[in-house]
Amino acid sequence: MAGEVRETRPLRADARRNAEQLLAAARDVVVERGAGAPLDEIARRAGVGIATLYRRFPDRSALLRAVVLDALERTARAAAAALSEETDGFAALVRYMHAALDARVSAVIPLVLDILDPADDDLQSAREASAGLVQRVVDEAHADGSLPADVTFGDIGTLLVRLSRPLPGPVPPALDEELAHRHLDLLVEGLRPSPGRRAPGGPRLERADLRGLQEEARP
Amino acid sequence: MAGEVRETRPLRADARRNAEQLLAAARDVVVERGAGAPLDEIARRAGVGIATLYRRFPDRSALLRAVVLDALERTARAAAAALSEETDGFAALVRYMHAALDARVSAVIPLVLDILDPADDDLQSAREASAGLVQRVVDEAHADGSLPADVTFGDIGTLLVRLSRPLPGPVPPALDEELAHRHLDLLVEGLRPSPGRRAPGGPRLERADLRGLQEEARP
DNA sequence: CTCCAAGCGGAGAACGATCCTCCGGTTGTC
DNA sequence: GACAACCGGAGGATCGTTCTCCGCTTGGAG
Repeated sequence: MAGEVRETRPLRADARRNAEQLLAAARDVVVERGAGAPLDEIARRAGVGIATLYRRFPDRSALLRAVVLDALERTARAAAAALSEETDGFAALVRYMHAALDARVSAVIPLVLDILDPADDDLQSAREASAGLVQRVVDEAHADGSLPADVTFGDIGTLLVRLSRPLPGPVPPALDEELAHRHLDLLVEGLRPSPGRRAPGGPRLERADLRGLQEEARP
Repeated sequence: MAGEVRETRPLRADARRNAEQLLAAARDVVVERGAGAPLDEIARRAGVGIATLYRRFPDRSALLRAVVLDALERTARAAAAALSEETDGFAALVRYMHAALDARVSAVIPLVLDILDPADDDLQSAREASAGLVQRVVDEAHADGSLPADVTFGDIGTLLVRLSRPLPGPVPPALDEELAHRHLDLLVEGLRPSPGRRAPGGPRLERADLRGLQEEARP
């Protein structure tokens, strides 16, 4: 599991289980309520006392850091699997996108990333590794001709954010998840090259542009 | 302007201007931070003292009610314009969707609707009028054959919610808006009927299903 | 131009939510 | 079976939000 606080003697079995549940609960609650979500609620959702949360993660940013590391690791794994197990570039992209959706990964990262220390080496390298693999998925689909050149890395990333965030309002989680995949299905048909396809307007953001936005936002 | 608090003597010019700015600010802030957003921030964003907000809207729900009425009115107008000024059903749908995006309308409604009094007649009829017009836009595109039958009213509505919400993280508002329209362009290509098109999986939600969700959520 | 009712802004007390520690009790592991 | 590791939850400290009160400003009628 990513983002362990210390690498001392292994945790007792129950403690390790609790830490995992905390991480999962933190991911869900942050996705639903933002980076400032009450820690009490995370603990409750994990089925654990608030003290256990503080024992494992000394403060909010330690917890969020662990959540992000875990998320980045999951995206990276999904991208690597898509690259190695699919032959068609477009199929790999679609597979990656569905997997990213399942991991609720794209929703949590932008919510949390600007709270964390940008100089943190572990974070930077996890980010680099993950983004690099996704870039390769996109590049191979471009090379293939199976993804139009006017659909960029930035589009894939930001579209995943839109699809990953839960819908506001009274939508039960199970339905929400089904709908997200359905909407991805619909969208994917629009990404496919086809004879009468109209090019999208607006900015074609590349990976560097996204990075640039983030650096700009830090004074 | 929709949702006026009272219909007494007309407000002084500056007061009216302030009320409009408050409504716009409330819409934006609620979209960004949810229905519980601090009222101070709304006042600040409107360039107005907090007392002015309370003077015009006695409490949070009065303000939110006005925001929702305004939003519903805008969607209705957009749908009516699309119906009357476009001949092709698909073109009308696309036009409606872009207009709805501009009005940030779909984002605000689900965030706020479950806080308001479901027995409020003005709300109910505005809701009915607005949803009815959008339903007609969808129906005509279906009748046309220009929108596949497996794309439902619920899809259009929930997709608009996804596209309308601002992206989390350091995305400047202007860029965010451009991106939303770009993503709608991409999506729309997937909604268009085409020879090799794959049908989407998942639940086909109709208008009644959405209504049903909301009623379920009220105990 | 004058005047005043209508409107305004912002300070700050009251309130509620969240944080985070402390300690008596429970449980995994050797 | 014993003990170290771990747990839960109560509650004081802290922080953010709400909403009122009052002295100042301003639009617009005459």
